[in-house]
Amino acid sequence: MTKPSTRPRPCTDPDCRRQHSQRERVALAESICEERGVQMTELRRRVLELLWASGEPTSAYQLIEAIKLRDSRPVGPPTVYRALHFLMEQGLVSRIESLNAYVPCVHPERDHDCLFFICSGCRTSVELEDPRIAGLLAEDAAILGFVATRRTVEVEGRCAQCAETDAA
Amino acid sequence: MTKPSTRPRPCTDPDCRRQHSQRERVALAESICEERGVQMTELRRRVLELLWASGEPTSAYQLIEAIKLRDSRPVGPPTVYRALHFLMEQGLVSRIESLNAYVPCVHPERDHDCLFFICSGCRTSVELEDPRIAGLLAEDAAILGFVATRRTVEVEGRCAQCAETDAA
DNA sequence: CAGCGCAACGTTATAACGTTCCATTCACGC
DNA sequence: GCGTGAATGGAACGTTATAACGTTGCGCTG
Repeated sequence: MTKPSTRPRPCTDPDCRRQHSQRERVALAESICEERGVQMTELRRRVLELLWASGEPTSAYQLIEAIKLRDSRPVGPPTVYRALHFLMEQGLVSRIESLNAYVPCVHPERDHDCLFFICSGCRTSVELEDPRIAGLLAEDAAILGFVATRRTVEVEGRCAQCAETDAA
Repeated sequence: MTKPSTRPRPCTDPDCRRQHSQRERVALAESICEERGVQMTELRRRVLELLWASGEPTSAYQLIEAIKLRDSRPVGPPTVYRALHFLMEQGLVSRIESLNAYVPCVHPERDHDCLFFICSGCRTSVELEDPRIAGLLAEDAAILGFVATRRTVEVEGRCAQCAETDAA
């Protein structure tokens, strides 16, 4: 049905964070927006690019600072927060509640519940999908008669590399 | 082994939030502190009492306000935050990351990973233990070589009662 | 092209949440 | 009493987020 497309295609590797360029990430996001009939504006793209470039959970105010420095144009908090809200609505960005910070989503094309492992050493975070956990949460919610709208699952600790460094 | 104790005993019912008075809750907390050789001071007890009295996740600044009103004594943010940190260390209180708010723990005597269901209608939160979820998180962490120190699992939505009201 | 509607963005102020730093008090063993 | 460490008090500050309101740009209609 769909014509052989030249636009970016989603990857299927569960641990593919390092396997795609930031350019590819942003291009995929743009094609998703186009498909949905929503606008990936200059500002929104800029914010998403900065999040991919950062490599770690980034606060709204760090983004404000980065835009001021790199684009020589000052933006206010509401401007950046609006862009973040849009990107979150579209599943392109997630908020890490325990850090008050934001990360780009690895698989925006999939409607997933993510799970974050956040390293207190190198400040990186790893996004994971585990449908079993989503299933158990749904089960527990059902027992309570609870209608879930949003799930937050975050694990803080030390990544393999930092844990090794600690031991040494 | 242990002598027949007169101090409060933990309850074993998983949904016992409404089955004990605030007084019993605080008395249990005190006995736990005594056992551990840490001090349940006046201020710390006051904060814990207020959290139990509130019935919903409560922000640090609401606690400051409540102490000012009810005890006619002004306390600064650092004072309340210190008490909250202490209570969290002792497992007597948990922080709800997605609300920047605090709740008293139902089963402080058990070293548990809790799971919160937070209703956006009546603002209440329900604490649950689900060892299966804790197990899966541990499993996923192990695969990543990740050493976990803290878990945050929060589900936002509508409780049974509010969902029913919505439907009507 | 004038006028309109609408989405996005800009600007200022302020609310809400949390910490640093330093001084003071209090409990407790000596 | 007296030193010592834990706990508290309080001012100032830092960080995160939103409210309120105005402006810009762009497509549509007449």
